[in-house]
Amino acid sequence: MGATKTDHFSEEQNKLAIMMKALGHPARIAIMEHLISVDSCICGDLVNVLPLAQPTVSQHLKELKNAGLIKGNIEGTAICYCVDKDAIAELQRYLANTTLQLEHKEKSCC
Amino acid sequence: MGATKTDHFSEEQNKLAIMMKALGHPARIAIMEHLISVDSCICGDLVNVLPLAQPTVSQHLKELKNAGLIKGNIEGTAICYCVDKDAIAELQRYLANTTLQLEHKEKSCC
DNA sequence: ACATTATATCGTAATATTGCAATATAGTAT
DNA sequence: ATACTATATTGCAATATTACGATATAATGT
Repeated sequence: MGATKTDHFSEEQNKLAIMMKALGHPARIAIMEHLISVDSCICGDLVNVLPLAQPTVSQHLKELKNAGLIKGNIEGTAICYCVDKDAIAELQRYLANTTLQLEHKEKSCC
Repeated sequence: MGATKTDHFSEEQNKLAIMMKALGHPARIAIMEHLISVDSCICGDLVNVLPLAQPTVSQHLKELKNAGLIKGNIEGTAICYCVDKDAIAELQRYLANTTLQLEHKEKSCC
């Protein structure tokens, strides 16, 4: 026990959960926000921006990348990380659809 | 170590991360989807719907409630859980805004 | 009062995450 | 070749999460 029973859920549910989980940490929210706010996406300054040590930032970046939320390219000496628009769009669509479904609901007891 | 450094991030970043984290598990995605799809929100059937034992489901519900994503009312013998529309709307707005920001971005190297 | 039903809590084992120091890797510059 | 800079990986300690059996709680029905 302790391991998530991913095989019991749909592929879509697992994929969504993976993306949500990746965003489920304030440092990773901050990373995403910084990647978006900076117009370019050369991101060597992330370590200076965040209150975390370099290996920790690197690890968070890896997790965001594994979840498909960011992409990384080698760009000469530095590495270029940037947000994967499609992944964010997918999350956004899901939540927009959820919101719609909720608006159409009548009976609500809480 | 091991504990998230919440005090180093903004309140909004922490709040978002808490909600995202709550959705970062396929069982909790499934719970939300079920709560939304069922027109009423008396939810004694959740245990039958999910491939998890009753205490586990109860624990997931508690986490969703702690994150502010669902509300629970005692409804006679059963307990009525339902989605907190405002919380979902908040998440949705955040992602919609993020998507907008991404659309306006020109330079993208990945 | 007693059984039944529905949900919550406790305790605990297995596993995962978080954070960082130390070290490795890879590219650039001298 | 050597030093420098930027990022990744390793190893490890502290903490958190996941899952569930056992048990508790609380309301209903008989």
